[in-house]
Amino acid sequence: MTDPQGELSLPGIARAEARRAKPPAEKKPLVLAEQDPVAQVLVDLPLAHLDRPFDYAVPATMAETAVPGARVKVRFAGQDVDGFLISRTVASEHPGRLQPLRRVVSAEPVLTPEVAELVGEVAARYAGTRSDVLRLAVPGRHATTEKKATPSPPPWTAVADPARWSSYEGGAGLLESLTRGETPRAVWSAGPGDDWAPLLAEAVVATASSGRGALVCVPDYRDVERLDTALSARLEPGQHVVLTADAGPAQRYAAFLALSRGRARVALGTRAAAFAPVADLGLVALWDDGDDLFAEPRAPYPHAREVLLLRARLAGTAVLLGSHARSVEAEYLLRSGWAHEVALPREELRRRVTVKVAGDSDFQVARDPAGRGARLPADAFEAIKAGLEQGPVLIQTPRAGYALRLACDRCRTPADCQVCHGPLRVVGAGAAPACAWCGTSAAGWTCPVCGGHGLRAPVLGDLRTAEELGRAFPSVPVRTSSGDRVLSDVPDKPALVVSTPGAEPVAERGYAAVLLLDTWLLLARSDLRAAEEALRRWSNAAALVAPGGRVLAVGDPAHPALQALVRWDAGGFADREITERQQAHLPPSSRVATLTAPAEVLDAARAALELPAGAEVLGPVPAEDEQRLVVRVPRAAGADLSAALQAMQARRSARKEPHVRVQVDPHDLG
DNA sequence: GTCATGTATCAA
DNA sequence: TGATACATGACC
Repeated sequence: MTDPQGELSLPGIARAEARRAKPPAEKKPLVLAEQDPVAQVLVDLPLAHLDRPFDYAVPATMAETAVPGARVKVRFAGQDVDGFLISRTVASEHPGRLQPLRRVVSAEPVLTPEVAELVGEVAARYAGTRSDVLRLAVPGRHATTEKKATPSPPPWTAVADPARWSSYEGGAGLLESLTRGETPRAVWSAGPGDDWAPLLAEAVVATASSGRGALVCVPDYRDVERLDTALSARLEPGQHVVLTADAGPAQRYAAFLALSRGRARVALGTRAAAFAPVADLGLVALWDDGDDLFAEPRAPYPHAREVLLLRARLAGTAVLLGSHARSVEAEYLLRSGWAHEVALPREELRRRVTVKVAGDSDFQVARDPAGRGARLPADAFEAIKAGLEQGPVLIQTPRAGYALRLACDRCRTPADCQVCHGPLRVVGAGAAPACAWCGTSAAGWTCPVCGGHGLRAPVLGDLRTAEELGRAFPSVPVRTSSGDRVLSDVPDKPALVVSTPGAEPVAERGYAAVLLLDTWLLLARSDLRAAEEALRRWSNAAALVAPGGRVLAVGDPAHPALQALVRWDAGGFADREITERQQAHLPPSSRVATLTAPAEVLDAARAALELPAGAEVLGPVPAEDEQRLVVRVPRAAGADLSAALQAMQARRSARKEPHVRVQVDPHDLG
C-alpha cells in the first residue's frame, strides 16, 4: 500500500513520526489562565480503570468560564470526549504535558461539589463508575432553557404547624426540631386513614422555614402529583420544583437549574431526584422506601434510599423515611438506634382500623341471581354489602388481566396440556381453554391427580373479578384500576373499586371497606422479599380506609404477614424478618453482591476477586442464559466487598476482559 | 473506548 | 526482511 502523499512507505516509527509531523508546526504558544491554570476533569468514559480525575491546562480564554461543575470537552487518547470540571488548581501532579481543555460547553456549574462527592460515594458503594452515576445524577443540557434566567420566587414566609403531627408520638417534636434547624432522623409509620402527602409537606415546610433546603423522593408520578399538590397548598410558586423524567428535557432541566441556581429551596421527584442539587440541604425524605421503583435499573443499580442516606451523612441532614409499612432496611435503622420511630399510639390505631382475615376454609361461593359464582367468602360478601351502604369499597386483587394458568377445579393442581405439558389458558374472552404452547384444546382434559374433568382459574385477575362482582352487585358501579389504566382517585360514592396492588385509587374520605383478595398469591412469589412486599402492598391498600372502616383479607389467618396486618405491626414483622435473614446471612445484616456473566468469564472474575475475610461465595447458578455468583459478607465488611469488586472491575477493564455485571445489594435477590 | 508500541509469526 | 496479527499499556 502506498502512502496517500505518494511517498515511499516508511516502516514503523519513521511512519508514525511522519504522521505526527503532518500538521505544520506553526501552532501559537498556548496562553494559560493566570489563576489556577490546571483543571481536574472527570472524563465520561465507560472504563472502570479510568474512573478518576485527569488534569488539563486551562487556556486564558477559558479562565472565567472553566468553573468547577461546568461541562467541558477534552481531548482524551486522541478523541474528543465530554467531562465535568471538578476543580481548578495551581499545579498538576501529572509528570507529562497537559492537554488544554478543548471547550467549555457551558459555564453553568451543574455538578455541585456536594453532588460530585455523593456521586463518588455512590459509585464506591455500588462498585460502579462515576461516569455511570453521573449520567443518573445530572440531566442532559438543554441550551435554550439554560440561557433563560430563573425567576426568583417570593421570599419565604411559610411556617410549619407542628400540631398537624400531634397525633403521632414524637411527631410534633420532630417538626419543632426541624424548625430549629436540627437534624433528627426518623422512621415514620404513617397511620391508616392518614393522607401522607400533607404531613410530609409539613415536615418540608418546617425544614425550609429554618433556611435550609429539603429533598423528597417518592415512588411514582401519582405520588409526585399528590405531594406536589400538598406542597403547592403551603408554598408560593417557584419555591419548590418537581423533578421527573416524563415532564420532558426542557422542564426537567429548568427545575434542575432552579435548584442549582439556588432559587427553589425544595425538590420533589422520583428516584433520580435523589441527586438533585438542593442548596443547604437540611432534610432528605422518602415515602414508602420499600417500593421497588426506588431501585435504579441502570448500572450501577443504586437504590434511592441508600443514595439519600449517603447524602444525609455527607451533608449532615435530617432524615425522614415514611411508609404505611416498614422495609427491613428502615427497621434496621431503628434497631441500630440510628433513627427513632414516629408512630401512632396503639389505642389510636385501634380506633382507626379493624383488620380481619377470612380463611379460605370459610369459603362460600356467593351467587348472583343467574347462579354464576363470585369467588368470595361469605364474610367478604357481607363486608362489601355493608360497605357499599356507606361509600366506595376497595377490592385489591393481584395480577392484571385474565387468569393465566388454569387448574383442576377439584384439587387445584395446575393444568398441563396432555400433548406437550404446556400451561392451559383461557386464550380470549369466551374462547375455550387451550394450551398456551401448542394450542391443543383442553376439551376432554382429565386431571392426572384426582381424575376430575373441570378447569378453573386459580388466579382471578382483576378484570374477571370486576365482572363477577358486577354480577353479584348489579346496582353498583364497578371501576377498575390496574396496569396502564390506573385511576388516581375515585368519587366519594358507593362503588366497587377493583384494583391490582399498587394501583389503588384514593377515595376522598376513605373507603368504607377494603378487601384484599387472593393474598396467598402475593405470598407465593419466590422472591426473598415476598412476605415483606406482600405486607407493604396490603398495608398501602388498607391505609386508604376511612376512619373506623373495615379491612378484610382473604387468606391463611396463621400466616405471619397476615397476622402482622391484623395487628398493624409492620415493624414487628420487619424485625422478625431481619432476625431470620441474619441467621441465613442475608441483608440487611449482611452485604450481598451478585456477579453475572457467561460461565468462563465468571470463573476468571471469581479467581481475580480479592475478597475480604469472612466472605462466602455461593453458586454459580444459571441466570437467564448466563451464570450468577452470589458473594456475601458481614455488614461491617460491606465497604471492603464493594472496594474489592470495584478493583476487580478496574483490572478487568484495563485488560479488556469481557464485561461482568456486578450488583451490590440487589433489591430482588433470589 | 482509541492510539501507539512491542512481540510473534509467516510468506517470499 | 517486511507485512501482518494480536497483546499490552497509556490515556492528563
